[in-house]
Amino acid sequence: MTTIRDIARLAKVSIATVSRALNDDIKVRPETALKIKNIAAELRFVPSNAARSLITRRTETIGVLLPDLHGEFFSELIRGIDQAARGKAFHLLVSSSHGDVHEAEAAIKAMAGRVDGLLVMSPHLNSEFLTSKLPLGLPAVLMNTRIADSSLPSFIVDNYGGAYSMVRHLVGQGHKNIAMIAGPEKNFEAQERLRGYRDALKDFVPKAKPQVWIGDFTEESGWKVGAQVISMRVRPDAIFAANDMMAIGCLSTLTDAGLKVPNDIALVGYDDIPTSRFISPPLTTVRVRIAEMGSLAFQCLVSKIEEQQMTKSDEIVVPHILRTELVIRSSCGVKTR
Amino acid sequence: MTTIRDIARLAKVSIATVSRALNDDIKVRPETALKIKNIAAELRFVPSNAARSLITRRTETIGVLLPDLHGEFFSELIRGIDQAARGKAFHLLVSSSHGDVHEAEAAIKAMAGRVDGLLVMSPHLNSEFLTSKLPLGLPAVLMNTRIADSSLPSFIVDNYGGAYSMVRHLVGQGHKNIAMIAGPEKNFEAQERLRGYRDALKDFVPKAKPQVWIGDFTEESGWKVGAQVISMRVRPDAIFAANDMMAIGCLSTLTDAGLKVPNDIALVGYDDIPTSRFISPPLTTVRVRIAEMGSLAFQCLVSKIEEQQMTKSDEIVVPHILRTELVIRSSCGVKTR
DNA sequence: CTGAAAGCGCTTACAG
DNA sequence: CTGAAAGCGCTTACAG
Repeated sequence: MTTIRDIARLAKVSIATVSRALNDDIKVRPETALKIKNIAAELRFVPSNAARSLITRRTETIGVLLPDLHGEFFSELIRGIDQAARGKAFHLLVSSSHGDVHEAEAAIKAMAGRVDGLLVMSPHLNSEFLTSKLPLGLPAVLMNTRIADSSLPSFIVDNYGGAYSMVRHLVGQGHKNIAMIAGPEKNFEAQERLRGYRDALKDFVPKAKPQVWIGDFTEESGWKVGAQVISMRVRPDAIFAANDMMAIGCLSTLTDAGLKVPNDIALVGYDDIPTSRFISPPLTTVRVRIAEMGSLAFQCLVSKIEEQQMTKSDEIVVPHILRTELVIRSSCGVKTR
Repeated sequence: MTTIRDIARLAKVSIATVSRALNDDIKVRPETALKIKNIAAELRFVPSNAARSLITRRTETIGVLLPDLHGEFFSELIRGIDQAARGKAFHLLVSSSHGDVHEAEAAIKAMAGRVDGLLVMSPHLNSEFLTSKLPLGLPAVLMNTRIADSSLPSFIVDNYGGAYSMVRHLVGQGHKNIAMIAGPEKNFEAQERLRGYRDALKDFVPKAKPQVWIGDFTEESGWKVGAQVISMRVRPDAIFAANDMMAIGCLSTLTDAGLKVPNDIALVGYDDIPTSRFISPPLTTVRVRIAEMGSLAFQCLVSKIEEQQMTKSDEIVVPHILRTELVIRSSCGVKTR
C-alpha cells in the first residue's frame, strides 16, 4: 500500500508538503505540487480515508436507513438523495430492512461511527424512539416518520391531504359508497391515508358509513380484498386502495371475475408508481414526489451537519410537509378521452 | 465525543482492556467486561470507525458502482446485494450515474479508500478500462460488463441466450418476419441481445432479413419505433424489444393507432419488470434474476476479500453466466386462457 | 513556501 | 487476565 510517506521520499519533500499538495493547499510551490501529483498518480496512490477522517472528524458520508428495498418507491428515494449528494461530494451508506425495532437500533449503531449524519425513513417507528437511540450529536433528518414532538427535522408527505382530496374527487364523480383498502395498522403513512379517507367521507357524504379492509401494501393483499368484493351482495361504488400495488392486485381479481373498472366499480390508488400508467384502465392515483423528498431531506441534513459546529439547537422544528397531487386517469370513472 | 479513554477512566482499567471487552475478547474477566459494557452503554459510546479501520485495514464496507438508479432493475440489484451483505455484516456504499468514462473513474477514485472491495456494473465500459483504473489490490467483481480477458471475476446475464430463445419461441408461434428494437449501440447487454436475435433468425428463418431499429432502453424510444411501424406498408409479424420499457412504449403507440397486439402484431420484451405482468395484453418477456445476481456477485467479492491475504492470483477467470427464463404471456400470440 | 512534531482513537503484540 | 507502548496514515498548528 502506498502512503504519503512513499511519495514524500520520492519527491524529496516532507509528508506535510505532500499532504498539502494533494489537498490543493495554496501554500505549495506549483512545481512542487505538480511533481508530487505526478508521483502520486504514477504510484496509483489512494489516500486512506480512515486516517483522514480520524483527524478531520468527518467521513463525508451520510447514512440512509430504509425499512425495505422493494419496489420503485425506494429506488426513487435513493435516486433523489444520490443526486443531491453527488453535488455536495457526499457518499451514501445504505441500509435497508430494519423491519422491527431491534433491527432499527442495530442499524443505527452500525452506521453511527461511519457517517456524518443520518437520513431515516421508518414509517413504523416514531421520533421518540429514534431520538433515544441516536448517538448524541449525530445530525439526523426523518422522512415519513411519526412525529410527536421532536427536535429532529422531518419531511413528510401529505398523506392525509392526498387521501382527503382523492375521496373528494370520487364524491365529485358521483360515488357515494366508497370503501378503502388500508395499509398496515402500525404504519404511519397508512394511518394518515386512512384518516384522510375517514374525514373526507364524514365531510362530503356524512351519512355514508366508512368501510375499511386492512391490507399490507402488497399486491397480494389487494387480490384478497378483490375476492371479498366479488362475493358481496352490495358492492361499493368505488374502492380507494392505500397504495397502487394493492389497487393493482385488486384490479386483477375484479377483472378476472368479469367486473369492469370503472363502469361496474371505480378503483383508485396512491403513490403513482410508473406501472399505474400502463395498466388497463390506467389508474387514478395520488402522486408523491419521492425523489424530491430525498433531495430536500438530504440538503436539510447537510445544512445541519455544517451548522453543527456553531450552534446546538434543541428547538422543536416543524415538519416539512410535501404536497401531493391528484393524477386523474380513467379507473375512477372519468372519461379521459 | 466519548472515547475508550473515557470509559477506561470510569472503569478504572486500561484502554486495552476496554478495547478487548468491547470486542468480546475472551481474555477479559466477565465482571470487568460487564462493567465496561455498562459504562459504554451509559455514555452512548460509539466506536470511531476511522480509528479502528486505520489499524485493522478493513472498512467492512463494499462499494457498489451503478450506471444509473432509474427503475426497478437497480433497486432489485441493490436489494440482492444488501440481503447478502447483511448476513456478512458488510456495509454498502452506493454510487450511481457514472454515465461516462470520466465519471466512472472519479467514482472509483472516490470510493477506493473507503471500501474493502468493489461491485461494478457498467454495461458501457469494458473490463480493461476498469482494470486499469482500479487501485492495485482492491478486489472487484464485475456485473454485466464487456469482458475481453480479465482477471476480475464477473457475472453476466445470458443476454445472448435469452434473446435467442425468444426468437425461437416467436418462430415456433408461426412468426417469420421478426423485427427488433435494439438498445444503445455501445451497451454490452444490448449488443448481446441483438446478437442473439440475429443468430436465431439466421438459424430458424434463414431467408428472413433482420430488421433493426436502435432505441435507448427508454419508453420514449419505444413510442418512436411504434410510430414508424404504424406507417409501414408491410409490417413485421412480431416485434422483439430489447427491454420491457421499450416494448411498453411501442405497445401504447400501436394500441392508440388501433392495432391489436398480438392479433395484428406480436410484441415481446426483455427483463420482466413487474409492470409487464399488468399491462394489457400481459407482455411475453425474458426474466432475469437480478437480485440473485447481486447476491452472487457479493458473495464472490467477499471470498475474494477474504482470500486476498493469502494468494494473489492473476489467473484469468471465466465469467459466471446467469441463465434467463422465457416468460410466456399473451402478447406474443399464444392463447394463454 | 516548507518541515518537524503532535495527535486523531483505536488494536495488538509483548511483557507480566 | 491486564497494562504500557507502539503505531496505523493522515492533517495542521507552529516555527522558520
